[in-house]
Amino acid sequence: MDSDVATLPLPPWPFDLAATLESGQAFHWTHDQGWWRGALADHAVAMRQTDAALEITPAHHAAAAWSYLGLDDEMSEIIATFPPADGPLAVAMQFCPGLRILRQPAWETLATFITSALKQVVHIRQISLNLRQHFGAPLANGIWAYPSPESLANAGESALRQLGLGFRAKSLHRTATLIASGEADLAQWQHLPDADLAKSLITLPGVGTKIAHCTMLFGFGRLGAFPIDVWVERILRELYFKKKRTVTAKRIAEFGIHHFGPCRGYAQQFLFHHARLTKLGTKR
DNA sequence: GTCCAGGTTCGCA
DNA sequence: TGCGAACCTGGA
Repeated sequence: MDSDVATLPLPPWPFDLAATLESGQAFHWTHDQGWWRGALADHAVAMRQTDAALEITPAHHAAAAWSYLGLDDEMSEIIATFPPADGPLAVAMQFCPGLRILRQPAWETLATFITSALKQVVHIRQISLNLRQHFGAPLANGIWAYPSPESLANAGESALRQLGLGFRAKSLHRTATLIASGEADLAQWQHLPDADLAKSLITLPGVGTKIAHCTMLFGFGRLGAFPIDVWVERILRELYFKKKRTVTAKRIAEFGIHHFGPCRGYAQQFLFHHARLTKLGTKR
């Protein structure tokens, strides 16, 4: 059935499809018989990586997949903006140099991260798949689109709670309603500079600094966004403030933003991924 | 049974 | 401004 396959040669910079899809940016991809299956917006696709190429089916979604996977990011230029002689960051990059920042649909990213508050990755994934299957449009091959704001607004808060969203149901429903009504307009917000985009996102229920920055980074392509969650705060504290126990979270946030430069979102992702997979910072 | 997880929000000093 | 507590739920 996978005869309609596009084969695209990969750029020279390392790329790791599996790590990129599993690095806590998106939560709906499933690995099945060598292929990663899921949805690019409203299209079911399957992708796999061979030695030097990326294979995508159906073939006519190849360009969309390329962009989704951040494969047009000039990694050498991005790395060049990082602070020189930063040991911890170099270690994190070496751990998984093939990571990319995904370019996902804004609404899907926003909604997914609203449901992520105080959840483990496995739960976020469960909720994402549940929402798709109950309120999203069925695509091909058992893949479902992420539900539209209208669909979640119509579903109602209690229906969302029944899917295990807990207190996040209220936030997700209220935000979906604001967007469905046009009161909040993500398409319009695309044009805002980073600072204003962050302010706008934070006005939405269930969206604070962290989720706003995740949405900007993974859903609006803003590489200057710098989400600080418990993992990133822990490792920044441990790696860059080892001698001072009493540094405040605010001070750490300011450090991160000033230290890592204009592509700090990528730095964050390297550090986060490394810390999570090596359990760095979890033991005291 | 207890504890905690990619946070946000509200109330009170 | 700054800090603490509450908030749902499922898995370890």
